[in-house]
Parts: sequence; structure tokens; C-alpha cells
Amino acid sequence: MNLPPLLQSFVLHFGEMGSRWGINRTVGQIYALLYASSKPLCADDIVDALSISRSNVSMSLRELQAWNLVILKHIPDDRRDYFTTPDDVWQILRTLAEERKKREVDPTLSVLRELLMQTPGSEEERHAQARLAEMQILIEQLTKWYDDVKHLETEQLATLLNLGAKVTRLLDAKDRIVSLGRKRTEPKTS
Amino acid sequence: MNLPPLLQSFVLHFGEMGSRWGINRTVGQIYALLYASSKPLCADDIVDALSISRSNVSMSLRELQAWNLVILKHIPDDRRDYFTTPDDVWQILRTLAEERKKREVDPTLSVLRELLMQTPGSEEERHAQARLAEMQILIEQLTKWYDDVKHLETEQLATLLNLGAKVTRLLDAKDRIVSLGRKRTEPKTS
DNA sequence: CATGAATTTCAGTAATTTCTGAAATTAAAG
DNA sequence: CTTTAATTTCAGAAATTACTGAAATTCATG
Repeated sequence: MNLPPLLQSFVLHFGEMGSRWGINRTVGQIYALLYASSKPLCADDIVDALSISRSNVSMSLRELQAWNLVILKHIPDDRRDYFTTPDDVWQILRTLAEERKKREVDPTLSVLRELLMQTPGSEEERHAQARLAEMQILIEQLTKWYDDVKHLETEQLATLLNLGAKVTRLLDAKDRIVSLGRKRTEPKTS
Repeated sequence: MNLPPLLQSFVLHFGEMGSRWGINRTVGQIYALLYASSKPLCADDIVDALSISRSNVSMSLRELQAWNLVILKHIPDDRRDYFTTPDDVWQILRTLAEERKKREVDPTLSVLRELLMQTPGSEEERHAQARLAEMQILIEQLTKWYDDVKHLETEQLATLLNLGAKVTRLLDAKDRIVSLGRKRTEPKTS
């Protein structure tokens, strides 16, 4: 591996963390490298930087593209593909959420729905269905929230985050204000 | 595998999904089994239900305990350990969030902090640090939100979920009401 | 349509992870 | 202290996943 020490530490860390997420080491390393580099890299740049085989780079880039995590760029008079990550970290977060939902949540939801259509053949199955129903309801609530929130602009999303648990207090406050007929109150927005 | 068909489908699905999350097939299957069973199971029950070796069950249960995902129960006049999952799916969600944060987010945050302490030795490193800083800020915002929200009672959490993106509208409404005419600088609304 | 640079595919191999059975350990009861 | 049931540990086997190099493919250009 042939990288400035800081970049190398970052890349190695992402590689290790990769396995804790569902992705493999190389994919994690390539992503980290693209993320932190100041300009787009082509496959051979990655080969040089990480000392891995050309074919491994090819397959890993394909994987990253399937996740929509990289952007393909072209440089004039150069046939090669160059890759970067989006500049906006919020956009990256959105993509990550979307893809993980697609791969990790949606299939489970569809299995739960299917199994809940069946008629239980025993007391044991009846109980199991009740448990699956609880899980289904939870996941549906979460995905409903997600579908709602994912359309927000970055600034609004940041506002929502900063608000955090205070939302519930805000709700109370609004109830009070509205029910009192717009009496003037101190703003408590942060 | 010796289970009612509905339970078997659920268990097999969790096993497969297991690998998309960081956990392995057996651990996923055992968790699913414990989750959907009407009473606590001991290691040998699991061996029978899933047709896997006793030692595998032992190691997998240990893994689940490390994740705080199972509850250990005892039955009078029986030396064996019996396992279940918590009844409350919201509690399960909280545990899952906490453990995943601990394993998948915190280590990255600490690496980012460490690397951002260093003095960049080149323009390339300077740029990398800027990118790491963006990532750090995002992660810190998210974990701050999480730390705030995780203490909420289930009912409040459900309220917050149901509110979703409407929070921003609520905020606007409150601003309008309390500031009596002073308009907030608008983000570009989609 | 031949050339050659860039890239992808894929079969075989390497590395890693998971799983098992045998042996070791633990701990309750005689 | 011994017996015995329950559990854990761990070395090796099995299974899975990741990686490589060689061959095949793609595609812009002469």
C-alpha cells in the first residue's frame, strides 16, 4: 500500500469496519480512498494505492456502483473511467440508508407479510404469528417514518436532528399555544 | 431442522439475512427461533430444532449474549440455562441500535478524531482531513440525535415516528405563532 | 475490420469464517 | 472427594467468501 500515512490509516480502518457492515475489506478500502481523495481515481490508481489486483478493483468498483455509492467521471481525451464519491455527506447518508433498507429491511418485510397470510396450524404457530405481527408493525412504523423523512432537504434534516427529543416538548407547547388561542410565549427552539 | 413450517420459514429467512447484517447464519436462526417461540428454550432444544451441533449452539448463544439480545431464564429444579428474547419489540430495537452504534460507529468516530489531531504533511493529506472532518461532523450530529432520542419512552418514540417530516411544518407553525410576524429565513422548499 | 488500450469475466486458489466432535471444565449432589 | 449432568473450549474439517492471473470482451481509433 502506497499512500500518505493519514490516508492509509483511514483506508485501513474502513477496510476493517467493512466486515462489521456487510461489505468486504477491499470494497471498504476503495470507498474510503475515493472518499478522501481530492480528485477522481481510475482503476489503476487504485491498484497502485492499495496494492491489489486489477480484477479485484474491477469487481469491487462494480459492487460500489451497485450500491450507488460512487460517481463515474470522465476526463477529456482519456478513455478510462474515473471514480469519486458525492461531495455532500448528507447525500451519501441518504444513499446508504436507501440501499440498506432495500437489501436488509424490505425482504424481511415481505417475508413477514407472506407468513402472516398463512393460517396457523397449531398453537405454537399461532403464537409465532403474533410475534411476527409485532415485528411487522414496528418495521412498518420505522419505514413509514423513513419514507416521510427521506425527502427532506439537508437543512430541514439538520433541523430535525438538532431538535431530537425536544420534538415531544414542542408538540406539547404547540398544543398549549393553539388551545389558548395564540397567546404569546417564549421561543425555545434550542 | 424440525419445526412447524411457518416457524421454519421465519428461521431460515433470518439465517439468510444474518449474513447481510454482520451476524452469521446460525446466530440469526437461533435468534429468530427464540424470538418466535412461546417459551424459553435450552441449548438442547435449539440443537433439536435447528439440527446443529451442541458446541455451535453454545458459541452462538454466547454471541447473542454479548449483544444483549437474549434473556437468561431458569426453571425450578432444572440446572440448565433457558433463553428468550425480550417481549417488547421497542426494547429490542433500542438494544440493537445501542450495540450497533458501539460496534460500528464509535470506533470510526474515535479514529476520525485521532486522525484529525494530526498535522497534515501534504496538500493531499490536508484535503483528506477536510473530508474526514465532514464525515465526523455528520456522525456526531447523528449520534447526538440518537443520544437524545434513545431515552424516550416507547409512546413518545411512537409519537415522534408518526410525526415524521411534519416536524418541520410544526416548527414553522410554532415560529409563526410565537414570533408574530417576524419571518424566518426560508430554506429553499422543494 | 484490424489494432490495442481498457476493462471484465471466470476458473482456480488463497484466506477467512463457521462448524463439529472430542476433551476439558464447571458445578451441583451424593 | 467422587459422580454426573451441563456447558465450554478448541483444534481441525468443512464451507464460504475473497482474490488473482489469464483469457475473453469491449470499444474507440487507424
